[in-house]
Amino acid sequence: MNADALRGHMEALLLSVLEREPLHGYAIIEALRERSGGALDVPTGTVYPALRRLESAGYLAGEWAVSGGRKRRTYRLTDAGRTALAGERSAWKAFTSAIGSVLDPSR
Amino acid sequence: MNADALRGHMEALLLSVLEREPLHGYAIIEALRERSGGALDVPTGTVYPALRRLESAGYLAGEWAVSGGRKRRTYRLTDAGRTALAGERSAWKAFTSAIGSVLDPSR
DNA sequence: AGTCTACGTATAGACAGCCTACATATAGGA
DNA sequence: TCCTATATGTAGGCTGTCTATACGTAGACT
Repeated sequence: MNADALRGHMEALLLSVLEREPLHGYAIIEALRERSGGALDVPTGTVYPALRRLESAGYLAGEWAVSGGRKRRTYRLTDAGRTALAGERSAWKAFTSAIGSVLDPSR
Repeated sequence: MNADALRGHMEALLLSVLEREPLHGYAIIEALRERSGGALDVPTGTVYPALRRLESAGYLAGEWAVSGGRKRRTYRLTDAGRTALAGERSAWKAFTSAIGSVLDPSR
């Protein structure tokens, strides 16, 4: 997976993976890897800053917890985050449609 | 169309639009706009450097021509460019599949 | 003649997000 | 003790896209 290709889609991925249930950063990385069948292996240096950005934007709410002696920062989707996710999904459709219409070899 | 989203896909777009016939930069921009139904309106500051990159990589061959008193640099796809385009197409499929599998709300 | 728009190529510098590499720390098994 | 998995985070680099600008021709309109 080309690194540049992810640009601008990371936020949609994070919001989407948090739609079902709140997760902490490490679990989010695993969820992305599992859901994509191993194609998405996102480094921590990408995820943690992105989560902070989304929190600052009001799309996520983070909270510290302790589980088995380890500190975790668990993020949940806010209402604004849900709205943003819907927007990201339609943007994704428009994006793939636009690129696809050019890349399609049949035309 | 978010600018960051284009990152890493520009080269595929350029190669694809040149698959049928050689075109010059200005015509490429128009072709992208038309093929995408207006969704892709790429500025010259993006296209011209990208064309030079692809030429340097050996995927395009550029040639100066004069038409109606105007200088044009026409680019055609090389054999290596065709191979690269095929690779870009399969990369695009893998990319949309990976992102789609995460973004799909049904899972 | 002067102005405007479309055509056509190109560069400089700003911007931003993803990356690598590193730092820190606990738990548990070999 | 050492290694791996778990867990969060930052600093700095990289690079491709963008905005803004520059240059120039052709043709239409006033």
